[in-house]
Amino acid sequence: MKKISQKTIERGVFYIRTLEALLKDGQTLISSNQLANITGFSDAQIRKDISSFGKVGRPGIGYSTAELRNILQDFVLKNEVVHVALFGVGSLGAAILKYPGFHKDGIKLVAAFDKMKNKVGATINGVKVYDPKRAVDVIKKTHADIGVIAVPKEHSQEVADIIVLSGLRGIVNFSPISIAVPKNVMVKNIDLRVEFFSLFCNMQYNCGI
Amino acid sequence: MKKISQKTIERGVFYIRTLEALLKDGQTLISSNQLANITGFSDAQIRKDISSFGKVGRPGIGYSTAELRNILQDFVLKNEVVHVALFGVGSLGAAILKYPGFHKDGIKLVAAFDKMKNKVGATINGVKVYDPKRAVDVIKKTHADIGVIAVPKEHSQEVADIIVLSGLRGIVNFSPISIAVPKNVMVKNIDLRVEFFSLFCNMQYNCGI
DNA sequence: AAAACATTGTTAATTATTTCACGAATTATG
DNA sequence: CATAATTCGTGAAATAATTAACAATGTTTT
Ligand SMILES: NC(=O)c1ccc[n+]([C@@H]2O[C@H](COP(=O)([O-])OP(=O)(O)OC[C@H]3O[C@@H](n4cnc5c(N)ncnc54)[C@H](O)[C@@H]3O)[C@@H](O)[C@H]2O)c1
Ligand SMILES: NC(=O)c1ccc[n+]([C@@H]2O[C@H](COP(=O)([O-])OP(=O)(O)OC[C@H]3O[C@@H](n4cnc5c(N)ncnc54)[C@H](O)[C@@H]3O)[C@@H](O)[C@H]2O)c1
Repeated sequence: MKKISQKTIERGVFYIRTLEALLKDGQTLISSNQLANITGFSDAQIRKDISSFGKVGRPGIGYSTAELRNILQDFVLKNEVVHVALFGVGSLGAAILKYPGFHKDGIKLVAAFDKMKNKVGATINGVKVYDPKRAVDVIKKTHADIGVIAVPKEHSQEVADIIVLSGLRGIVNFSPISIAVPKNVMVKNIDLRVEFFSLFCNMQYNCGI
Repeated sequence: MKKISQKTIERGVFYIRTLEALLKDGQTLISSNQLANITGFSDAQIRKDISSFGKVGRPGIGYSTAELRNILQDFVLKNEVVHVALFGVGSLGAAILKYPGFHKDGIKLVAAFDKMKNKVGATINGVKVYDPKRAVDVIKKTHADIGVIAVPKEHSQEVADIIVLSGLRGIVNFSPISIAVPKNVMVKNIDLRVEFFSLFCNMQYNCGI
């Protein structure tokens, strides 16, 4: 079987959310061209991406919205649910905990950790907040897959170390600092400052000159 | 002058934050190799990126941390501050408003908007919350550069339309739905579900098989 | 001051990604 | 039924991005 690139996978997940919106509207068929108009990717790109998952569409017709969604979802999730452990129940962490959108589809927050004594023991939206000292244990017991870092940057590396020690192989890092991890651990950095700056710069640079 | 790619710009912003951390630690020199170890990009990549901004380093020595930071920062920001207007003061929006990290460096939240009457009129962290009906006016008056969408997805398109109408050319969209905008408007989508799923999938797929 | 070492900037080679273009499949229409 | 109109899947062509390699330059050591 062909190797499926990281980029194809990322776009694939993006297609899933679009297909779900279409399904909700009752649209049973979708062409690569329509999907292109909605998502902003090119139709050729979309066809090529989809083709790496098999022959899903019908020439002259398009793709069955539901079938395509299922095939992509199956590949990405294999009928599983992604279990997430959150570090740092501050304003960002609390927003993530409170967000009801995850629960519906494939993402389950299984545990939260915070250093502050007055936060430990609380249950937010069904998720218990633990002392980070118990993290290794709790993460193993709750079968977490991914760790989220939402602590102040001074503590990010220490949290990253705990996450790695617990055996997790994926981290989403919201703190504005690079963390060092073994190279079999994947890290996704989400840094709003980086997003704002690079967007601003690209706006000026690409449109202006 | 050479065209600088979007990717180079994105990495450039990433380098800036690393250089700032190094400066704080009193490190006055940095080599592409060290920067590579910290950021995870290759040293060749880093040298190539930096070279598009001019001859900054000294062979045999490395880069002056401060000088490199300044050159990158100048290019990205041109001594300006990015002015941001936020739509939706819910849990995510409030986290962004309360975050003190932006104010320090180059990002200024200039206005917030929320539909709920009881939120309008409040001032959070020095930023006033307005009725979205006044958005076009307020955005012009406050010289916003970028709009942030942090409203429920059902309202995202209507907010996007307001942002475009106000003359902004950059949008950061946190809602899990694609928005339609004229093609001279740049959109950055930040969708946590996409991040979690694609990370999960890449973890399994790249390490497993 | 020569030899050994470190590190940049840059060109060339390599690899990855996107776009193009068209045959094949399918439906609709006159 | 033949012709027009869609639309997929895909190999080939074109672009873009990354990595490798190394000459040039500067430092340190002996
Ligand atoms: N809020 C935002 O909009 C925003 C934007 C960009 C980046 N960030 C980054 O996200 C991170 C969190 O931001 P925030 O605004 O939620 O901060 P916050 O200060 O509101 O919350 C941080 C929480 O982490 C907890 N914590 C500290 N050390 C810990 C440890 N070792 N283990 C577990 N918990 C620990 C603290 O007790 C606190 O509750 C920061 O790194 C920040 O720079 C936030
Ligand atoms: N909280 C999270 O962790 C998280 C994670 C992923 C995605 N998101 C997305 O981010 C967005 C915001 O999430 P949230 O958790 O803050 O939601 P929220 O419900 O807490 O807040 C949404 C806010 O938007 C306001 N609003 C609604 N329509 C508006 C309009 N037309 N103009 C201005 N304001 C309007 C509401 O009054 C409310 O205050 C949603 O689209 C959500 O799907 C949130």
